[in-house]
Amino acid sequence: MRFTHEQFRELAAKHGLAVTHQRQVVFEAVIASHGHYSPEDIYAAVRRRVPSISLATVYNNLRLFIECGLLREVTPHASTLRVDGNLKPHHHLVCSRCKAVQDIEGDFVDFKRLSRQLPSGFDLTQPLIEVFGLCRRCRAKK
Amino acid sequence: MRFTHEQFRELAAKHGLAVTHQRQVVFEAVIASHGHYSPEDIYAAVRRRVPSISLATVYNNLRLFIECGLLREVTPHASTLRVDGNLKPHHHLVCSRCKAVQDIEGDFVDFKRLSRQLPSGFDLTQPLIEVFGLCRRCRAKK
DNA sequence: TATCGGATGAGAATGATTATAAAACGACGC
DNA sequence: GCGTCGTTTTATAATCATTCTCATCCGATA
Repeated sequence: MRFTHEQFRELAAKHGLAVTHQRQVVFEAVIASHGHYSPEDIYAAVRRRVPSISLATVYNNLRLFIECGLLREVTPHASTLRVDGNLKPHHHLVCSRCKAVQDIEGDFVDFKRLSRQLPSGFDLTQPLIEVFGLCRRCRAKK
Repeated sequence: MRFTHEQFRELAAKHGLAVTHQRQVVFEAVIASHGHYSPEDIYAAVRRRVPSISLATVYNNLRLFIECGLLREVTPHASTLRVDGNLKPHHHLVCSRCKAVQDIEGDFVDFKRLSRQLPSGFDLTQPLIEVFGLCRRCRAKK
């Protein structure tokens, strides 16, 4: 998935975001990077193209993108924000020890049964499911 | 689930932990509290019984308990550690916005299908699944 | 061109967590 | 009971991610 400037312009317009050079570069950095990166990682990548950019700008825009739904947040990481540019429906496989995240696909959740267990009012319109376990490396270590 | 001193002693012995007064109080505070509490919450509760206890001790012991498997970590919370004293198999329902966690039971995951998607070596012996959505309150706000 | 609102940059502030070092504790042998 | 040794706790400093503040900048519009 390669984002052209025009595509970002469209996306931003759709969500009512002003298009700035910094936003474009930040967004492209996230999309270009496959994986689940921290703001620091993205900051480092973006600095190569916009050396004067501030870390706060990266944070601001990531938060903005997440709010608007342009990006997803990868939540379970030990106390640090990660973002995910993969907007296709997928779930996450997380190593409880090293906190590495991999995407996982497949239709392994019975949403009918799940809905029956949900408390009233809970909204699962865009369910994201994170499955925890031990990755191969961490299992070997133990 | 009410933990007596003896039960904690046994548990600690089984995991090779020395039993100290502070540990006992911290552990009981977690078990007594239904919900998913932060170290600060637990610190506040424990101080009522051991006013001189230090926050670092709470952190140290929570970490220790998690490592030993006496407690589970509730990971997805926005950048702050939560612990879960419920050791029965269950999953978590997390509000993406306010980060509230509720326990959820039910057999809604097809582990056979899930295993087929797992990369080799990934260990799911104690799978914990977290399902994200919007809780009633946050949905109402939006 | 002058104005205005939002965006950015730099650095300070905050808040959670961890590290450190000294004091206290507790089990053990004497 | 008493000193010893390793462990635990306490208090506090340090660290790290993230957010805030505010002065400046930029782009759109009148």
